[in-house]
Amino acid sequence: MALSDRKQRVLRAIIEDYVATAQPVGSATLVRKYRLGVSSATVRNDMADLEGLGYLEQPHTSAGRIPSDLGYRLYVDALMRQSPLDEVRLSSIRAQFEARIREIEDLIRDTARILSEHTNYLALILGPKLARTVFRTLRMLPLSEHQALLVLVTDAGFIESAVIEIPAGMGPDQLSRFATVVNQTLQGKTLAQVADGLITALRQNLAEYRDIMDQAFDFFTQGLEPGDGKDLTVVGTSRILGQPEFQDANKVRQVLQAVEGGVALEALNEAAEDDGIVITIGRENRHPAMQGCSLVTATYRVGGRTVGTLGVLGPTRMDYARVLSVVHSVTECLSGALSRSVQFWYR
Amino acid sequence: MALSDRKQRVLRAIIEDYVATAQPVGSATLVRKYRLGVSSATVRNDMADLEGLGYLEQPHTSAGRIPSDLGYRLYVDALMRQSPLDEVRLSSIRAQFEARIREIEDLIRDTARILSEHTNYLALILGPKLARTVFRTLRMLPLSEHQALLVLVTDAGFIESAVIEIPAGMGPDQLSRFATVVNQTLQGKTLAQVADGLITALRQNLAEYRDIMDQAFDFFTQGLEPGDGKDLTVVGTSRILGQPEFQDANKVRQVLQAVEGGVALEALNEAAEDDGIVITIGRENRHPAMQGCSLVTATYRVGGRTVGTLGVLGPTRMDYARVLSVVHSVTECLSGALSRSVQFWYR
DNA sequence: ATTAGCACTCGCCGAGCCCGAGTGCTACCA
DNA sequence: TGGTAGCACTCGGGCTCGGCGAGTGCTAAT
Repeated sequence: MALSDRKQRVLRAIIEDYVATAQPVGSATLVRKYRLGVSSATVRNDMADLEGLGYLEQPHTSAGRIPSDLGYRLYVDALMRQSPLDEVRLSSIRAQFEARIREIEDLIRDTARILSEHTNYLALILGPKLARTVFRTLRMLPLSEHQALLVLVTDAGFIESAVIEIPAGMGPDQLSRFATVVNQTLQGKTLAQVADGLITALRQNLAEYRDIMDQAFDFFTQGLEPGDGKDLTVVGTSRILGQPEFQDANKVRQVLQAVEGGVALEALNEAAEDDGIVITIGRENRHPAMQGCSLVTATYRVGGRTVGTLGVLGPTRMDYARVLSVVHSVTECLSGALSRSVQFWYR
Repeated sequence: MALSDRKQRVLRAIIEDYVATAQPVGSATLVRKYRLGVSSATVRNDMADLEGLGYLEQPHTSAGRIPSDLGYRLYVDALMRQSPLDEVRLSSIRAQFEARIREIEDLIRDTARILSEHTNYLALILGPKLARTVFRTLRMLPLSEHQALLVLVTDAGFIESAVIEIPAGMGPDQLSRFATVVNQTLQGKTLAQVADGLITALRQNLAEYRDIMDQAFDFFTQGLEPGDGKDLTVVGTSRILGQPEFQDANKVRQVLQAVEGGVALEALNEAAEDDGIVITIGRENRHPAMQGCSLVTATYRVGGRTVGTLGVLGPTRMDYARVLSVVHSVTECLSGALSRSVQFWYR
């Protein structure tokens, strides 16, 4: 049976009040603050029903109610009024992305900062996944007799480079011939395919270039592996320390340890499977330390292709409406900024 | 007047006990634990004297004593027995640096992690300062008709790159001529000199290459400016949350905000002026939020030239002996690792 | 100069208490 | 039948108060 209209309003009011105050909310306060047009007794009955249905909880008998995870879930799925980010905030976000064209690393870091600033929670960003992009070209730039810079360019405009050692006795023309073969073979393949076997095949075919191939092999696989957390950017620790639920240093520590320990990485990767925004509420998180938290993740794109994931981690009592709009706007801006530099690239 | 031998021993014992337990230490505990060979009454007298001299404080009348900032200062300057890092720890640190040759970014991040792991405090690292290195060569790698990769190589083996736009009508030969002129002019100059005026001069001389010069100019100046905190790596937030003095979320927040706000950057830069290890204790820190903290900083080198700074931030009640040895070993290892890749480079 | 002894101080901790916000229930009303 | 008013009851938070004990400073003795 669907919830009566009034019960929905009551539930929504409770959640929004609790999100704002972090205090259990009682029937009297509710009618006073939210002009529900009925008496507190009526609301009390509704609250009792809602509790029976599992949408509310009582921390103890004589306190008000707080939303349960299920309550939040219903809220984000059905009750929430998407607050369309106020103009000031939106244009401030836009402005921050309109600055000069930056290195991707800087862009990621700035994005994290913006995300955290506008939500007051912890911002997480996973750098662009090279594996999802397509090999465009591999260049060699001789730096000295013994060394060269290997430059990998992908179709999303990402550039990775590494210094390699030129095997003794390998001349410049051999070097460029090597590059030509590699380029011809890998042209148009996704880097995932490259890592998946192509490179091994190539390695066998180019047995004569064994030494240099090994280095290129390392370079490719290294750039592609999920990354032991090193491309996860985390910003806003000091911000969540301001949240009432994180006044206890121990709780924060557990959460941060989990995040540093790769739990966040895992969660983001998982969320990356679906495009669009994914919300994970409280106990829905697998890791115990995160069960007092909610995570809102989204994927960002370059020219239509999903390449990375970002997220906001905060207490379960999270301002979902706000976070959703911020995450939405920020992913759009980031995707835009990245795509623009690619467009610039293809022009 | 110099402190009597016994008073020194008493002070040292108090500091070491307080560092270990975070509890005010009383006369009885002291004689019991540290076999001072005198009675508690004697120690009480000594403690009263030490308090009079400003080395100790009483949180309240009927509690034990705790060291004052001045006490810690005397301790690190004169009383401390440098504990020569136990073998296990030392070899564990060494081992962590012996892994594969890595990108500098990764190396920095790993170093921060190691530093924090072995001290249990917050680790701060400022990336290598390009300004302190010498221009070696600038290369151009055409990527498409309209774009090229600009690669700057310095004598410390650092490589920076950026994509630039090739002005319409500029052919490959013009491009390489441009590079040649730049190389000839900047050869052997420190990047600080380059930024200081050389580049402006060059810009005037190469008026014909105005468009591309502007981009190169941006590239140089951007890589050289102190960096708005973006090359400051901070690791170990969850670790300091375990320290008793940081159980109060608010205090931690203030400290972290200060760190994120650039205070740490400033402090590290300041410390970078002296080579070697610098210790700043409690109130000696300028920023109010940091006055409950101590900062141990050191500079690291590449082939004899100081290029960057790192530090450990913890509560004033810090295990100075341990931190000093760890910081010492880690800077040595980091300098070694960096220099090795340069040596590799020059070979 | 050192020590034993002793009176005194004062923060911590638990017990007991009150207050008030909030509930559930019952009786009543439209 | 759904909404309302009233009322007794619950229970956590915050208060005070007193005892405990670690630690001090002082004095007198060695």
